[in-house]
Amino acid sequence: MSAKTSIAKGAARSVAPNGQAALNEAWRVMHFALRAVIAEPDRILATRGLTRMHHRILFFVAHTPGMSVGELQATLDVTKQALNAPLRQLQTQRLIELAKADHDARVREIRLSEEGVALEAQLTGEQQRLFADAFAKAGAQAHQGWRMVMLQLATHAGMK
Amino acid sequence: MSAKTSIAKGAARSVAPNGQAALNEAWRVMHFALRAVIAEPDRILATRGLTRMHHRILFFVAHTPGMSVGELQATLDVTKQALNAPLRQLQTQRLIELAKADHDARVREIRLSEEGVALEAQLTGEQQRLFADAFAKAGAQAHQGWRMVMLQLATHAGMK
DNA sequence: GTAATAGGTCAATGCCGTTGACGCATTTTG
DNA sequence: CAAAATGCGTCAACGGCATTGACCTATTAC
Repeated sequence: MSAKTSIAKGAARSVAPNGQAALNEAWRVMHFALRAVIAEPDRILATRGLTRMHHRILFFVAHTPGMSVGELQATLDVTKQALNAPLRQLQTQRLIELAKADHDARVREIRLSEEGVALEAQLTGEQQRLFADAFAKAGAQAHQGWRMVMLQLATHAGMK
Repeated sequence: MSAKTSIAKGAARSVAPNGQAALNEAWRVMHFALRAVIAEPDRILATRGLTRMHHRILFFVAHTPGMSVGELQATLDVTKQALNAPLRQLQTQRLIELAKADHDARVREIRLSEEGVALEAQLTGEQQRLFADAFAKAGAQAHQGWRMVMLQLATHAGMK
Protein backbone atom coordinates (compact mmCIF):
# COMPACT_ATOMS: atom_id res chain seq x y z
CA MET A 1 0.00 0.00 0.00
CA SER A 2 2.53 2.56 -1.03
CA ALA A 3 0.64 5.78 -0.83
CA LYS A 4 2.05 8.33 -3.16
CA THR A 5 1.47 11.33 -0.99
CA SER A 6 1.91 13.76 -3.78
CA ILE A 7 -1.01 15.87 -2.71
CA ALA A 8 -1.02 18.91 -4.86
CA LYS A 9 -4.62 19.77 -5.22
CA GLY A 10 -6.65 22.05 -3.04
CA ALA A 11 -7.77 21.13 0.42
CA ALA A 12 -11.26 20.58 -0.89
CA ARG A 13 -10.68 16.83 -1.20
CA SER A 14 -9.67 16.26 2.32
CA VAL A 15 -10.97 12.72 2.67
CA ALA A 16 -10.55 11.31 -0.81
CA PRO A 17 -7.52 9.11 -1.35
CA ASN A 18 -5.28 10.06 -4.21
CA GLY A 19 -3.46 8.30 -6.97
CA GLN A 20 -3.05 4.58 -6.67
CA ALA A 21 -5.00 4.41 -3.44
CA ALA A 22 -8.03 5.97 -5.07
CA LEU A 23 -8.03 3.35 -7.78
CA ASN A 24 -7.69 0.57 -5.28
CA GLU A 25 -10.54 1.95 -3.30
CA ALA A 26 -12.75 2.41 -6.31
CA TRP A 27 -13.02 -1.28 -6.99
CA ARG A 28 -13.64 -2.16 -3.38
CA VAL A 29 -16.28 0.48 -2.93
CA MET A 30 -18.04 -0.58 -6.09
CA HIS A 31 -18.25 -4.11 -4.78
CA PHE A 32 -19.81 -3.07 -1.53
CA ALA A 33 -22.21 -0.74 -3.25
CA LEU A 34 -23.28 -3.52 -5.56
CA ARG A 35 -23.78 -5.88 -2.68
CA ALA A 36 -25.84 -3.30 -0.85
CA VAL A 37 -28.13 -2.83 -3.81
CA ILE A 38 -28.55 -6.53 -4.46
CA ALA A 39 -28.96 -7.73 -0.89
CA GLU A 40 -32.60 -6.94 -0.21
CA PRO A 41 -34.05 -8.07 -3.54
CA ASP A 42 -32.15 -11.31 -3.20
CA ARG A 43 -33.54 -11.89 0.24
CA ILE A 44 -37.09 -11.26 -0.93
CA LEU A 45 -36.64 -13.52 -3.95
CA ALA A 46 -35.26 -16.29 -1.78
CA THR A 47 -38.37 -16.39 0.39
CA ARG A 48 -40.33 -17.36 -2.70
CA GLY A 49 -37.78 -19.86 -3.89
CA LEU A 50 -36.81 -17.61 -6.76
CA THR A 51 -33.39 -16.71 -8.08
CA ARG A 52 -31.73 -13.91 -9.92
CA MET A 53 -32.78 -15.45 -13.18
CA HIS A 54 -36.41 -14.98 -12.20
CA HIS A 55 -35.60 -11.43 -11.22
CA ARG A 56 -34.05 -10.73 -14.58
CA ILE A 57 -37.13 -12.07 -16.30
CA LEU A 58 -39.46 -9.97 -14.20
CA PHE A 59 -37.30 -6.94 -14.75
CA PHE A 60 -37.20 -7.14 -18.51
CA VAL A 61 -40.81 -8.13 -18.91
CA ALA A 62 -41.81 -5.24 -16.66
CA HIS A 63 -40.03 -2.81 -18.92
CA THR A 64 -41.14 -4.42 -22.16
CA PRO A 65 -44.59 -5.90 -21.64
CA GLY A 66 -45.73 -8.27 -24.33
CA MET A 67 -42.20 -9.39 -25.06
CA SER A 68 -41.99 -12.75 -26.83
CA VAL A 69 -40.20 -15.74 -25.40
CA GLY A 70 -37.63 -15.55 -28.13
CA GLU A 71 -36.96 -11.90 -27.51
CA LEU A 72 -36.55 -12.53 -23.84
CA GLN A 73 -34.22 -15.40 -24.54
CA ALA A 74 -32.08 -13.23 -26.78
CA THR A 75 -32.12 -10.42 -24.26
CA LEU A 76 -31.02 -12.61 -21.41
CA ASP A 77 -28.59 -14.49 -23.61
CA VAL A 78 -29.47 -17.95 -22.38
CA THR A 79 -30.77 -21.06 -24.09
CA LYS A 80 -34.46 -21.68 -24.30
CA GLN A 81 -34.03 -24.71 -22.07
CA ALA A 82 -32.48 -22.55 -19.40
CA LEU A 83 -35.30 -20.07 -19.74
CA ASN A 84 -38.08 -22.60 -19.78
CA ALA A 85 -37.93 -23.77 -16.18
CA PRO A 86 -37.93 -20.40 -14.43
CA LEU A 87 -40.53 -19.17 -16.87
CA ARG A 88 -42.87 -21.98 -15.92
CA GLN A 89 -42.23 -21.40 -12.24
CA LEU A 90 -43.13 -17.76 -12.57
CA GLN A 91 -46.24 -18.80 -14.41
CA THR A 92 -47.16 -21.31 -11.73
CA GLN A 93 -46.77 -18.62 -9.10
CA ARG A 94 -49.02 -16.42 -11.19
CA LEU A 95 -46.41 -13.73 -11.50
CA ILE A 96 -46.41 -13.72 -15.27
CA GLU A 97 -48.89 -14.64 -17.98
CA LEU A 98 -48.26 -16.09 -21.40
CA ALA A 99 -50.68 -15.43 -24.22
CA LYS A 100 -50.67 -16.07 -27.93
CA ALA A 101 -49.86 -13.03 -29.98
CA ASP A 102 -52.60 -11.65 -32.21
CA HIS A 103 -50.42 -11.26 -35.22
CA ASP A 104 -48.77 -14.68 -34.93
CA ALA A 105 -50.23 -17.52 -32.94
CA ARG A 106 -46.87 -19.21 -32.61
CA VAL A 107 -45.54 -16.35 -30.55
CA ARG A 108 -46.22 -16.19 -26.83
CA GLU A 109 -46.33 -12.74 -25.38
CA ILE A 110 -45.20 -12.42 -21.80
CA ARG A 111 -46.75 -10.02 -19.37
CA LEU A 112 -46.62 -9.52 -15.65
CA SER A 113 -49.74 -10.33 -13.67
CA GLU A 114 -50.88 -7.88 -11.04
CA GLU A 115 -48.95 -9.85 -8.48
CA GLY A 116 -45.97 -9.86 -10.78
CA VAL A 117 -46.13 -6.13 -11.16
CA ALA A 118 -46.29 -5.79 -7.40
CA LEU A 119 -43.32 -8.04 -6.81
CA GLU A 120 -41.25 -6.42 -9.48
CA ALA A 121 -42.09 -3.02 -8.08
CA GLN A 122 -41.11 -4.19 -4.65
CA LEU A 123 -37.80 -5.51 -5.86
CA THR A 124 -36.76 -2.58 -7.98
CA GLY A 125 -38.41 -0.21 -5.54
CA GLU A 126 -36.08 -1.43 -2.87
CA GLN A 127 -33.12 -0.76 -5.08
CA GLN A 128 -34.40 2.61 -6.16
CA ARG A 129 -34.87 3.63 -2.57
CA LEU A 130 -31.21 2.96 -1.94
CA PHE A 131 -30.16 4.96 -4.96
CA ALA A 132 -32.52 7.77 -4.09
CA ASP A 133 -31.16 7.87 -0.57
CA ALA A 134 -27.58 7.90 -1.68
CA PHE A 135 -28.21 10.58 -4.28
CA ALA A 136 -30.13 12.69 -1.81
CA LYS A 137 -27.48 12.46 0.86
CA ALA A 138 -24.62 13.05 -1.51
CA GLY A 139 -26.28 15.97 -3.24
CA ALA A 140 -27.32 16.78 -6.77
CA GLN A 141 -23.83 17.67 -7.84
CA ALA A 142 -22.43 14.38 -6.57
CA HIS A 143 -25.24 12.61 -8.38
CA GLN A 144 -24.21 14.33 -11.56
CA GLY A 145 -20.58 13.34 -11.03
CA TRP A 146 -21.49 9.78 -10.21
CA ARG A 147 -23.44 9.54 -13.42
CA MET A 148 -20.65 10.94 -15.54
CA VAL A 149 -18.09 8.51 -14.17
CA MET A 150 -20.43 5.57 -14.56
CA LEU A 151 -21.23 6.48 -18.13
CA GLN A 152 -17.54 6.77 -18.89
CA LEU A 153 -16.96 3.31 -17.50
CA ALA A 154 -20.00 1.91 -19.20
CA THR A 155 -19.04 3.11 -22.64
CA HIS A 156 -16.11 0.74 -22.47
CA ALA A 157 -18.67 -2.03 -22.52
CA GLY A 158 -21.32 -2.00 -25.21
CA MET A 159 -23.90 0.07 -23.40
CA LYS A 160 -26.83 1.03 -25.53
CA MET B 1 -56.08 -7.01 -21.13
CA SER B 2 -54.72 -3.59 -21.59
CA ALA B 3 -53.34 -3.12 -25.03
CA LYS B 4 -50.37 -0.88 -24.86
CA THR B 5 -49.64 1.12 -21.81
CA SER B 6 -47.48 4.01 -22.81
CA ILE B 7 -44.33 3.21 -20.96
CA ALA B 8 -41.23 5.16 -21.71
CA LYS B 9 -38.78 2.44 -22.39
CA GLY B 10 -35.07 2.72 -22.36
CA ALA B 11 -33.13 5.42 -20.63
CA ALA B 12 -32.76 8.95 -21.80
CA ARG B 13 -29.42 9.51 -23.40
CA SER B 14 -28.13 12.98 -23.83
CA VAL B 15 -29.40 14.73 -20.76
CA ALA B 16 -29.45 13.59 -17.18
CA PRO B 17 -32.77 11.98 -16.50
CA ASN B 18 -34.64 13.09 -13.46
CA GLY B 19 -36.90 11.53 -10.94
CA GLN B 20 -37.95 7.97 -11.54
CA ALA B 21 -36.04 7.76 -14.78
CA ALA B 22 -32.80 8.60 -13.01
CA LEU B 23 -33.27 5.75 -10.60
CA ASN B 24 -34.06 3.36 -13.39
CA GLU B 25 -31.00 4.41 -15.24
CA ALA B 26 -28.76 4.15 -12.22
CA TRP B 27 -29.13 0.42 -11.93
CA ARG B 28 -28.66 -0.16 -15.64
CA VAL B 29 -25.59 2.00 -15.80
CA MET B 30 -24.07 0.32 -12.80
CA HIS B 31 -24.47 -3.04 -14.49
CA PHE B 32 -22.72 -1.94 -17.60
CA ALA B 33 -19.97 -0.26 -15.67
CA LEU B 34 -19.39 -3.40 -13.70
CA ARG B 35 -19.29 -5.50 -16.81
CA ALA B 36 -16.83 -3.12 -18.37
CA VAL B 37 -14.48 -3.38 -15.43
CA ILE B 38 -14.72 -7.14 -15.27
CA ALA B 39 -14.54 -7.90 -18.96
CA GLU B 40 -10.81 -7.63 -19.65
CA PRO B 41 -9.57 -9.47 -16.58
CA ASP B 42 -12.01 -12.25 -17.34
CA ARG B 43 -10.78 -12.50 -20.88
CA ILE B 44 -7.17 -12.69 -19.79
CA LEU B 45 -7.97 -15.28 -17.17
CA ALA B 46 -9.85 -17.35 -19.68
CA THR B 47 -6.87 -17.64 -22.01
CA ARG B 48 -5.07 -19.43 -19.20
CA GLY B 49 -8.01 -21.61 -18.31
CA LEU B 50 -8.51 -19.71 -15.09
CA THR B 51 -11.68 -18.46 -13.48
CA ARG B 52 -12.77 -15.78 -11.10
CA MET B 53 -11.95 -18.03 -8.21
CA HIS B 54 -8.34 -18.05 -9.29
CA HIS B 55 -8.51 -14.30 -9.61
CA ARG B 56 -9.81 -13.94 -6.09
CA ILE B 57 -7.00 -16.09 -4.80
CA LEU B 58 -4.37 -14.10 -6.64
CA PHE B 59 -5.93 -10.89 -5.43
CA PHE B 60 -5.96 -11.73 -1.77
CA VAL B 61 -2.58 -13.41 -1.76
CA ALA B 62 -1.14 -10.39 -3.52
CA HIS B 63 -2.37 -8.15 -0.76
CA THR B 64 -1.47 -10.52 2.06
CA PRO B 65 1.64 -12.49 1.10
CA GLY B 66 2.38 -15.47 3.26
CA MET B 67 -1.27 -16.05 3.99
CA SER B 68 -2.07 -19.58 5.15
CA VAL B 69 -4.44 -21.90 3.32
CA GLY B 70 -6.85 -21.73 6.22
CA GLU B 71 -6.85 -17.97 6.27
CA LEU B 72 -7.47 -17.82 2.58
CA GLN B 73 -10.28 -20.27 2.91
CA ALA B 74 -11.91 -18.19 5.61
CA THR B 75 -11.41 -15.03 3.61
CA LEU B 76 -12.96 -16.42 0.50
CA ASP B 77 -15.66 -18.19 2.47
CA VAL B 78 -15.48 -21.47 0.61
CA THR B 79 -14.75 -25.02 1.67
CA LYS B 80 -11.24 -26.35 1.58
CA GLN B 81 -12.31 -28.79 -1.10
CA ALA B 82 -13.45 -25.94 -3.29
CA LEU B 83 -10.20 -24.13 -2.69
CA ASN B 84 -7.95 -27.08 -3.25
CA ALA B 85 -8.38 -27.55 -6.96
CA PRO B 86 -7.80 -23.96 -8.11
CA LEU B 87 -4.96 -23.69 -5.65
CA ARG B 88 -3.22 -26.67 -7.21
CA GLN B 89 -3.80 -25.31 -10.69
CA LEU B 90 -2.22 -22.01 -9.78
CA GLN B 91 0.68 -23.91 -8.32
CA THR B 92 1.04 -26.00 -11.46
CA GLN B 93 1.09 -22.87 -13.55
CA ARG B 94 3.79 -21.51 -11.25
CA LEU B 95 1.71 -18.49 -10.32
CA ILE B 96 1.81 -19.19 -6.62
CA GLU B 97 4.13 -21.02 -4.27
CA LEU B 98 3.30 -22.95 -1.14
CA ALA B 99 5.87 -23.32 1.60
CA LYS B 100 5.82 -24.66 5.11
CA ALA B 101 5.67 -21.97 7.73
CA ASP B 102 8.67 -21.60 9.99
CA HIS B 103 6.65 -21.38 13.14
CA ASP B 104 4.39 -24.31 12.37
CA ALA B 105 5.21 -26.99 9.84
CA ARG B 106 1.55 -27.86 9.39
CA VAL B 107 0.79 -24.48 7.97
CA ARG B 108 1.39 -23.72 4.29
CA GLU B 109 2.12 -20.14 3.47
CA ILE B 110 0.99 -18.92 0.08
CA ARG B 111 2.91 -16.43 -1.97
CA LEU B 112 2.79 -15.22 -5.52
CA SER B 113 5.64 -16.17 -7.78
CA GLU B 114 7.15 -13.52 -10.00
CA GLU B 115 4.84 -14.63 -12.76
CA GLY B 116 1.97 -14.52 -10.32
CA VAL B 117 2.80 -10.99 -9.32
CA ALA B 118 2.94 -10.02 -12.97
CA LEU B 119 -0.42 -11.58 -13.78
CA GLU B 120 -2.11 -10.09 -10.76
CA ALA B 121 -0.71 -6.69 -11.63
CA GLN B 122 -1.93 -7.09 -15.17
CA LEU B 123 -5.42 -7.99 -14.02
CA THR B 124 -5.92 -5.28 -11.46
CA GLY B 125 -3.91 -2.86 -13.57
CA GLU B 126 -6.41 -3.33 -16.35
CA GLN B 127 -9.21 -2.43 -14.00
CA GLN B 128 -7.38 0.51 -12.56
CA ARG B 129 -6.71 1.85 -16.00
CA LEU B 130 -10.43 1.90 -16.67
CA PHE B 131 -11.16 3.71 -13.46
CA ALA B 132 -8.33 6.15 -14.02
CA ASP B 133 -9.61 6.85 -17.53
CA ALA B 134 -13.15 7.37 -16.37
CA PHE B 135 -12.10 9.64 -13.53
CA ALA B 136 -9.81 11.61 -15.77
CA LYS B 137 -12.41 12.11 -18.44
CA ALA B 138 -15.18 12.96 -16.02
CA GLY B 139 -13.05 15.33 -14.03
CA ALA B 140 -11.93 15.61 -10.44
CA GLN B 141 -15.22 16.97 -9.26
CA ALA B 142 -17.15 14.12 -10.83
CA HIS B 143 -14.72 11.71 -9.23
CA GLN B 144 -15.47 13.27 -5.90
CA GLY B 145 -19.20 12.99 -6.47
CA TRP B 146 -18.92 9.41 -7.67
CA ARG B 147 -17.08 8.49 -4.54
CA MET B 148 -19.58 10.14 -2.24
CA VAL B 149 -22.51 8.35 -3.81
CA MET B 150 -20.74 5.02 -3.76
CA LEU B 151 -19.82 5.40 -0.13
CA GLN B 152 -23.38 6.24 0.70
CA LEU B 153 -24.58 3.11 -1.04
CA ALA B 154 -21.85 1.01 0.48
CA THR B 155 -22.63 2.00 4.03
CA HIS B 156 -25.92 0.21 3.62
CA ALA B 157 -23.89 -2.96 3.39
CA GLY B 158 -21.30 -3.67 6.00
CA MET B 159 -18.38 -1.91 4.41
CA LYS B 160 -15.33 -1.61 6.57
C1' DG C 1 -48.00 -28.78 -49.95
C1' DT C 2 -43.63 -28.08 -48.17
C1' DA C 3 -40.32 -25.46 -45.74
C1' DA C 4 -39.33 -22.37 -42.14
C1' DT C 5 -40.34 -20.41 -37.59
C1' DA C 6 -41.67 -20.06 -32.39
C1' DG C 7 -41.87 -22.69 -28.79
C1' DG C 8 -41.68 -26.78 -25.54
C1' DT C 9 -39.49 -30.91 -23.76
C1' DC C 10 -36.54 -35.03 -22.85
C1' DA C 11 -31.88 -36.59 -22.20
C1' DA C 12 -26.97 -36.40 -21.55
C1' DT C 13 -23.21 -33.73 -20.07
C1' DG C 14 -20.19 -30.40 -17.66
C1' DC C 15 -18.86 -27.08 -14.25
C1' DC C 16 -18.81 -25.74 -9.48
C1' DG C 17 -19.79 -25.75 -5.35
C1' DT C 18 -21.33 -28.45 -1.10
C1' DT C 19 -21.23 -32.03 2.79
C1' DG C 20 -19.14 -36.10 4.77
C1' DA C 21 -15.53 -39.14 5.91
C1' DC C 22 -10.74 -40.36 6.17
C1' DG C 23 -5.64 -40.13 6.10
C1' DC C 24 -1.43 -37.76 7.49
C1' DA C 25 1.84 -34.88 9.52
C1' DT C 26 2.66 -31.85 13.18
C1' DT C 27 1.73 -29.24 17.35
C1' DT C 28 -0.21 -28.87 21.93
C1' DT C 29 -1.56 -30.63 26.24
C1' DG C 30 -2.15 -33.18 30.43
C1' DC D 1 5.50 -39.37 26.36
C1' DA D 2 0.81 -40.56 24.92
C1' DA D 3 -3.41 -38.57 23.60
C1' DA D 4 -6.04 -34.96 21.66
C1' DA D 5 -6.25 -31.19 18.61
C1' DT D 6 -4.94 -28.70 14.41
C1' DG D 7 -3.85 -27.67 9.39
C1' DC D 8 -4.12 -29.69 5.22
C1' DG D 9 -5.16 -32.85 1.32
C1' DT D 10 -8.31 -36.03 -0.92
C1' DC D 11 -11.83 -39.51 -2.28
C1' DA D 12 -16.79 -39.87 -2.99
C1' DA D 13 -21.56 -38.62 -3.49
C1' DC D 14 -24.68 -35.12 -4.41
C1' DG D 15 -27.28 -30.84 -6.06
C1' DG D 16 -27.94 -26.60 -8.74
C1' DC D 17 -27.78 -24.76 -13.00
C1' DA D 18 -26.63 -23.89 -17.58
C1' DT D 19 -25.31 -26.16 -22.11
C1' DT D 20 -25.81 -28.97 -26.37
C1' DG D 21 -28.51 -32.09 -29.16
C1' DA D 22 -32.54 -34.22 -30.82
C1' DC D 23 -37.28 -34.47 -31.49
C1' DC D 24 -42.14 -32.85 -31.43
C1' DT D 25 -46.10 -29.61 -31.98
C1' DA D 26 -48.46 -25.61 -33.87
C1' DT D 27 -48.51 -22.06 -37.14
C1' DT D 28 -47.10 -19.22 -40.86
C1' DA D 29 -44.86 -18.27 -45.33
C1' DC D 30 -43.71 -19.43 -50.06
